[in-house]
Amino acid sequence: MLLRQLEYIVAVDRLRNFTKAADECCVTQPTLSAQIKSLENYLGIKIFDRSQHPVLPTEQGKLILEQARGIVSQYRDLVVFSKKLSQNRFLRPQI
Amino acid sequence: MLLRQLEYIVAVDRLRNFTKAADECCVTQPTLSAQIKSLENYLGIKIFDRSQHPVLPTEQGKLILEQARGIVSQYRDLVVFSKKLSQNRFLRPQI
DNA sequence: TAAAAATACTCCATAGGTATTTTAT
DNA sequence: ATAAAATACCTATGGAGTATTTTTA
Repeated sequence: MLLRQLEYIVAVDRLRNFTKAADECCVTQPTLSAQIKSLENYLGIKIFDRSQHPVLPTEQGKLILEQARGIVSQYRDLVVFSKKLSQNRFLRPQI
Repeated sequence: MLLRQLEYIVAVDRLRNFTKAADECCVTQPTLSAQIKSLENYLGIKIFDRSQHPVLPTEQGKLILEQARGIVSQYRDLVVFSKKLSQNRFLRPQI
């Protein structure tokens, strides 16, 4: 499982549209579709119902999405935090 | 950045040894070394001080590790949760 | 001098892309 | 008729491996 896949489902959940979510994530629609399918297979859970537009999360998908949002959010915090950290000369490693 | 890389640094932090951490993560030592190096480059932060054995996290590394443990823990929860979910027939998608 | 990490490659699995078809509105 | 998702196929990046060479204790 990849962090990117979690970002993809979080984006689709917010935008209710694979194509727009793909744009926002800077990948193509087939790539995002394939990755979400791969994640669904890995977890053994259908996250989105594509049988109507706009796409909607399944009941199981909603539960997965809650946790995915938490992980994605913590991951983004870590990236932002490390950027600040790497620019803070007072915490630079003492060589 | 990959979830696996976060698992690698969490394992090294606990075992204080790249080789043992690699074993625990079911990869070779060079693979684990390369991935941790790749993560350090991506974040712009030296996470471990290898200049003495056992290896120790740097001050910056300690801060990264706190957050990494949180993400890895949430990720594992998600995997366990989804396994249960996919076996619970009462929450199976209604087709 | 023995254990541990780094380096130098090689390989291949898969994330991602393009083109196209199928499915919903 | 049109927007949106799926499918088929291809490419290439980088995760992982083996062999070997530095390092550190």
